[in-house]
Order: sequence, then structure tokens, then C-alpha cells
Amino acid sequence: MNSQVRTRFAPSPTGYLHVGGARTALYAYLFAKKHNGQFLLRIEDTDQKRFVEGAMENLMKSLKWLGINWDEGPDNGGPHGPYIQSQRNDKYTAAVNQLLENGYAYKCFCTQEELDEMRRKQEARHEAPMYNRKCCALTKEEVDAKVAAGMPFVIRQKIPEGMIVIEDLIRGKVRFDSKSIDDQVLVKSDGFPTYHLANVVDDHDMEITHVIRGEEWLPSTPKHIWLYQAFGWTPPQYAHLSLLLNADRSKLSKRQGDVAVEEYIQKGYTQEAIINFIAFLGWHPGKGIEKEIYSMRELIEDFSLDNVHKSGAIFNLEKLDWYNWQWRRRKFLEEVEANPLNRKAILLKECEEYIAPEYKTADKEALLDRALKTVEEKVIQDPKPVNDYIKFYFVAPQFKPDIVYSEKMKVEEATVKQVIPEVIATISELSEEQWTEENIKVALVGIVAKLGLKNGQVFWPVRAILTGEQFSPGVFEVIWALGKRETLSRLTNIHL
RNA sequence: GGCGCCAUCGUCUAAUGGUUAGGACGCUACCCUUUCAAGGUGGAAAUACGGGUUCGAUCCCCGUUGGUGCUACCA
Repeated sequence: MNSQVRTRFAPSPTGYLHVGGARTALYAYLFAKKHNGQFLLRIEDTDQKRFVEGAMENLMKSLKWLGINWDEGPDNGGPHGPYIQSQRNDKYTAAVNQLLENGYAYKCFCTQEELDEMRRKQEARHEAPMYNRKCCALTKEEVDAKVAAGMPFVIRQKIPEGMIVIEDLIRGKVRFDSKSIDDQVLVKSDGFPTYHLANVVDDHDMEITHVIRGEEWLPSTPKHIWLYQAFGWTPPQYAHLSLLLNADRSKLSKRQGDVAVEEYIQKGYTQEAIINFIAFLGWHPGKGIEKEIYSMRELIEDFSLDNVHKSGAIFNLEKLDWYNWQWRRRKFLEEVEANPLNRKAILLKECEEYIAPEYKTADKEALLDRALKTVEEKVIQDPKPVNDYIKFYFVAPQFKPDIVYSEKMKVEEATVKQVIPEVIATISELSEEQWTEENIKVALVGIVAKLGLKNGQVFWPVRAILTGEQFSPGVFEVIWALGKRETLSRLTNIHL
């Protein structure tokens, strides 16, 4: 035994990596790395009914993408393998036999119907639904006879009497009375262990020193401690994390938005932003520190369980958006700084998926160059993905009344009907040699003066029609980049 | 119902016996830019309630209320 810190993330593979799970994994990872320890990944797949094809691979992919890497796990192995519970059944069988021999567990032959009936009666009497220990009273001969007769059974933990106090790293002392704790099923009738048994056996075997897990496990922690005692093992330290919440403060659920990390990946959020965001959902560097942008390296440096919050945090997307653009800008600037001559290539990489292949050919190169030029500043200024800033150059947008007509800018339908023909006429007069941003600006300002309108009443609708976007590069640069022909075509094709 | 956990701006949070209760997101006003965004300077916005302890409670204790988790042969 060594004193090295070892933590683990132990998800059950039911499909995807939940953002709440990602946060739990992150905290366990940060804690281990902060103390130069190890972080392990273990798959808890003892419930055969919930098996989902490919879920484990999916989970590992998301975790890796986030930069949460494990020192030991199903794919890279380690000294305490296998790291998949369904492959460790012999260990659980050996452990539970030891419990049976020493009287810490017993076989239970009660059927589902009997249990249901018992609970119904208990509830009718307003009692806590708990197993009545009927089978605990069976003699060894009775048990052997039932087993010999082929009766199915489960193995239950015999909960001892008395109070138990658990020392939680986040919550302090938490007391439980064993009277309120049920004789937990340890091994199901299909021979597989439940979470409680497998978890304790594995954490001990894998030499886990700190169990960092969700708050939903707090009520069953006494069962786990008693199991350690029954085995004669030293329990690990516990840290129960609060839950992530929906906007209405209920437990974060699929119903009210995206909960899978992969969905955020698909939406274009950066790895750094997601990590930074979930790290701050329930943790803070403390000491009055006001810095909020933290890289993984910095998080490891400053992480401490002492500064983890007890209350649940709402998963607030607006802040994620802000983190995302902070990180996008930071990464873009770093990349450009490292390689200033390659600015165009970096932009191109950012825009790649929105640029149709035909624009990468020589004859379209000019438009692409101009488009990239107008978009350049935006990349480091705006929270939106750069894609949204460039795709309109290559696909003519729909006319969007919601955007074109703006109360704030004092742009109404009548304004647009008045302005657009003027713009078409004026732009048409500009020759090839006159096609500069400056001249376009002069032309539009001329229209403002001529019609006696405010700048925004002319600039806003033109830009909105040309781009179809609420936010975009400036109207002069857009017209310039699009070119005379495309500009006129877009302005002419709208039907007011 | 029983048991457990939690409680500072709308949200994420800082401060902890003595502060004009601080920051960030969002919202908002103005400035900048002859448009939007971005940027700059301001603004509105919180200690759930009731009792204690104390010279003094956001902070410590008790209760109430509210929220939430568990109460499976799920994890």
C-alpha cells in the first residue's frame, strides 16, 4: 500500500457522457493530478438489462476529447484490471462468500410478489418500506434445502444496528441511523453484483483513496462503509458533489436541453470552454480571486475540494457561450501569433466546412480572399463561430423579415421599399475601377442624405438583406467583397 | 410518508462576526464606430423567513419555509 492519491470515475455505460458526469470526472481528475496521483476509469456495467452497444466507446471518446485522461482503464489496462465490472465477477463472488461465511450477509428467497406485497402493507401503515428480514431467520439446513431445490435467491447485506457518522470532505459529518437503512441486495438472482458490492470491492482492489462522486450516493454511503468494515478493509475518503440542475432547479435532465457532452462538441464549443465552464459550476479558486479564465493546467494547479460548493448549480448556457468565445479568441490569437504568415490558412481551417468545394478552385479564389479579409476582425471580436460569419458569402440568404425590419433601428417595410431601389441605382453606377470600400461608403452616405434618413435606416436593411444575419461584417466591406454583380442580384431578388 | 442534503443579485459565485455585501454572465444607459457586433464608462439587481447567542450577525445555534436527492434484484 502506498499513500498516493488515487481517484476514479465509474460511469455505467448507458449511452453517452452526461455533462454532470463530465464534471464529476473532471473534479476527480483535477484532485488526483493536483496531488500527483492517479485517475482511473472503470466501467460499471453490472446491470445487464441496461447494456447499450457502443456506449463505453462513446464515453471514452468524449472524455478524451475533454482532455480528461485516465492512467488506468479498460483500453490501456493497469495493475488492477480488468476495468470492466462484468469481467470481474469471480472477485465479487469470492468477496460475497466471505461475507456469507462471517454472517454479514444472507441468502433471500423472497419473490418479487412477496416483496411488493410487504411494501404495500408497510406503506399503508406509513412505515418506511424495508425488507422484513424474513429469510435472515432461516437455518442453514433450510437455506441449503431451498438452494438444492433450485429456488432462485439474492444475497442481502445484513445491516448492523446503531448510528453511523460519515466524514464527507465537502459536507463534513453526516449522521445516519441504521434503522432507516434497508438490507441491501448485494448479488442479484442473475448472479451479478449490485453497484454497492461491486463498487466497494473494486475501489478496495484498485486502491482508491478518495471517492469523488455525485450527491445521489450520499444516502447509501453507510452501506458501503459497513461493507468495508465487514471485509475488514479501511474505507476511502468520500466527497459527495452537488448535482447539476435544470433552470427550474430539478436534476439536470434530457427533457430540458442537451445533457450529452457530444452534443456540445457538435455545436462547436471548444474543449477548453466546456472544461472551464463545468469546473466553475460548483467550484471557485477562493481567496477572493476574480480570475475566471482557467486552462486545464491552471485548474490542476489551483483545484481544491475545500472550495467545492455544497449547493447545486444550474447549467446556464449563456455563460458557456461567453466562455466559448473567450477561448476561441484566445486560441485564434495564439495561433496567429505563433505563425503570423499563415493567417489565411488558419481562417480557412475555421471556415472549412462552410465553404463549398467549388470556391476552393482558382476562379473563386478572389471572392474567398475578399470574404476572408472581411471576416478576419470578427473572428477575434465576436462570440459566434466564424462559420456563421462567412457562409452567407457563398450561399445567398433567404429574406428574413424578423431581422430586416427592426424597431430599434427604425426600419419598417416602407423604409426598405424606399431605400433598396436607391441603393440598387447607386451601386449600378459604380464602375470596376471605382469598386472600393471607400466609394461604396460614399455612395450609401449619399443616399442617407438624399432621403433624409438616419445612417442605420439605410445600412441596417442593406446589410440584413445581403447577409441574412443579425451580426456580420460591416455593410461596406460586405458589398465590396460580394462584388457588384452578386450585390445587385441579392438586392433585386427580394420581394417586398 | 421516512431519511439525508442544500439555501448571497435572474444565473455562476466572493466575503465570513464589524465591507457602501465584491466579481462574472445576462439585462440596461451613455461613449466610440457615420449601421449591427466588438470595445470603453456607468446603472438596476441578492444575504428566504422567524427566533436566539453577541456590543454587533450574510456569517454561529435552533425552528419554519422552500428546493432537491435517496427510499429497486438501476446506477
